[in-house]
Amino acid sequence: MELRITTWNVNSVRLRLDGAAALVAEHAPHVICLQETKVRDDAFPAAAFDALGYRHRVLNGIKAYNGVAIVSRLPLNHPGTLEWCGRADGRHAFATLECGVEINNFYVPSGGDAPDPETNDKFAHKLRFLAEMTNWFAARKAPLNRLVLVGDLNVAPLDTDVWSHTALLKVVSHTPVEVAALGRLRASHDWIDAARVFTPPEERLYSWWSYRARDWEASDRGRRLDHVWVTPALADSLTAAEVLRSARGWQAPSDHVPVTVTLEV
DNA sequence: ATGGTCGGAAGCCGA
Repeated sequence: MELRITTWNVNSVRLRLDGAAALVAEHAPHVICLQETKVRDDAFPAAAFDALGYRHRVLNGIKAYNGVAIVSRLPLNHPGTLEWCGRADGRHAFATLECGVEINNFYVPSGGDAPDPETNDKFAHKLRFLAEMTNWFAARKAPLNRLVLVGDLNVAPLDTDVWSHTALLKVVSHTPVEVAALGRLRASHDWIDAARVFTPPEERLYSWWSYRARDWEASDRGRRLDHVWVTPALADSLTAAEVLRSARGWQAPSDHVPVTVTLEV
């Protein structure tokens, strides 16, 4: 069967219900992984997702900040959430589909402004978070694992993942220390960067554009912060990966757009 | 070099 999984940082799920319907019309995902839902689980807009056909859910929301959710048309087995860096701050949810594919949805800390872990606690937290993820996946590594890791990883690793490599070398999201940390995470389970299988690394590819731009499309100062990764056991199953760039131009857009990976499982 | 805009909360903080 075909399996489509979308990751989307919504920046408030309650404000993106029209966008969610548009996403379903465009990509028809079986599973949607949301970040920055910014809502407690008891206030999650469950009815709206029921109406769209996503009746299975794993919620890990907190008031006002962060928050992740997995909503699915397919049953979600062994659902759960984990705390990272000792904080219950709504950054991870996981579940396994009946086909055996395990989905992990992450919202990695943004990291604040100064790319210096000595002076900026948020940046130190980001690096610790990526290191914890790395150790966790390395400890679970097995050749037959069919895992999917998606989310807002808040790092744009390639030169072509940002509008200007040189301009962003000292900007949090593209600094060498973060890119190296993300590289270690990728090596932790030999993860395959699905979007870069279908869009060559020479080609620019973004999933986020700042709200502060006068004209996001004209300036096109984007970054690829949102990722879909699969383990080697799923390499032969990959059939597509697509960034829904047009979503940035929707009414009341998130600053991130959905990214969808398609697998034949 | 700077400030630009969102969202959620509550009279700023995080992105």
